[in-house]
Amino acid sequence: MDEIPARNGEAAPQKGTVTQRAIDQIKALIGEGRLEPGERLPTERDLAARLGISRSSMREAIRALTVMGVLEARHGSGIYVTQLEAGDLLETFGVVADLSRGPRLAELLEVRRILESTATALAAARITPAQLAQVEKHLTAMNTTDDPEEILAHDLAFHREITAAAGNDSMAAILEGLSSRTFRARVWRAYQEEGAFTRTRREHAAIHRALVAHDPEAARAAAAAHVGEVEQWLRGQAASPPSDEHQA
Amino acid sequence: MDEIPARNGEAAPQKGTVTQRAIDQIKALIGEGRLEPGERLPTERDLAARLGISRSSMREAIRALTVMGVLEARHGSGIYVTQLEAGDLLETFGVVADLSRGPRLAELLEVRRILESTATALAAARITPAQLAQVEKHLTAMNTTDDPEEILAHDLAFHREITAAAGNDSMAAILEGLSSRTFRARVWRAYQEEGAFTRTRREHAAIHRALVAHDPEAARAAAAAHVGEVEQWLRGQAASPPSDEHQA
DNA sequence: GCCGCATATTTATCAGACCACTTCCAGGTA
DNA sequence: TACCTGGAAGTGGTCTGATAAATATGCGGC
Repeated sequence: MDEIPARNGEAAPQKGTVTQRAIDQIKALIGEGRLEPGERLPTERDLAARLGISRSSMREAIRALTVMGVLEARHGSGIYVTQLEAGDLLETFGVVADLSRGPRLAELLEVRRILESTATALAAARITPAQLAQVEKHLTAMNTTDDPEEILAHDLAFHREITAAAGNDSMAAILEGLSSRTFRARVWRAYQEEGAFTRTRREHAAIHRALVAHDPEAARAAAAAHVGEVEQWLRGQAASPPSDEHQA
Repeated sequence: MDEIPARNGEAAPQKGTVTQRAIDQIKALIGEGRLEPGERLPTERDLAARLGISRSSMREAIRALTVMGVLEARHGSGIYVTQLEAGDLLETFGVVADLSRGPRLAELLEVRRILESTATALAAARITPAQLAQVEKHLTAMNTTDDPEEILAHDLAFHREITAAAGNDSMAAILEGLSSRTFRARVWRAYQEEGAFTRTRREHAAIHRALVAHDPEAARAAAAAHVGEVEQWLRGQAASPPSDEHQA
């Protein structure tokens, strides 16, 4: 990394909080390519001194960029720029899903339906035998157990394998966030009580069949129908009053 | 908000950093509905005392949740839970787009193509005369000026109006984030490639025509082609070496 | 009833200290 | 020579206390 111009004295621009400015400056350094993925930053103390702010403020800036998945702090070692991979950066997407309620849940599910149907279609065209084997593994595992936790885990893995086969890591990361564990668990809990279990199994089978046949359009339709089922159910739930702490 | 159990003495769980724990706990409070949107939190000092950590650590946690769009700190007033609207929470999506390079940029553009084509199709079915008038306003404004900055602004607004008309705020927020960097790339393209302006104009006209006709499928095709143009150009750029600081 | 000002509250920032963990190298050992 | 071991230096993690800046509140005066 090049040297950061140490702001010796001179009139301060003074817009926004100093922490926000620090966040923007570090972000800019990465955006301009002056900080490469994996590269180590100067120490907190150095950075604070160079930007003319206290270490506390600099730490807040670093923490902010850390939760965004841009930086990674290793205790005793230093602060590093992450590989800036889709998974790191879009991790906060899961937080959004977790905190969303009511109508927004339905909106996010609609986004998921659109993306997942396309991803499944792409997967149908590109999936390799090895990947298909993985998909089948989770499919059978899902159908041979009664433990809800295990079913949920294999359900997630089933869709994850498929989206991974689509070849778009960013899309996979977004879908991962939209299918976060708590998100699904919330929806699932009540949903499967209505005997939708066998229907889900049938839908999964349809998706699998389309993948085996390498039929993108069939895959798209099957995936859209699968997510659409939950979506419609959720929209219906939103109208009726909630039963527990996770209201609609 | 209810009282937070003050952890008097007792063995500390001690997993992860105290700041991360604080972040999770506040997030959980909101997730469980014990903190409502718009509600004011206790003071930094109170929160720190209740969770048994220092004010510095608590401030880092608050800052992290602030940049995520979950909390909002007002100097001299207090800390409040945001309305948790899609725009607030998905703002970081723009950061992702800004920091993405090379192949990932193409991936994100593919996501945008999928979502925007669907959003435009939805808009074609639902758009109101008033909304359509707004779209037309930006369309004509875009075609009657030569200032690149102004063109860019109206171009953004053009698409924003359309995605808003689709009726899915979450999708609109995601597309908003996926657009900033993208549009800059297109401006760059306009600088280099001759005839890109007229082609863009023709594509916009096609989208507008589909909206007026309330023809979802035509709208979908036009939007997909529009974004696809940029997408293809970008994939081509990725192959050849970059020329300036905004490399592919 | 309404306005203006002093005061209290609260966030923003700074400074300095100590602890926990990692890294690295000098010195000893086999 | 090769290995390992121990400690010192470096660095992030946390805490404490203090000051500045912005906001909220309540009181007195009109």
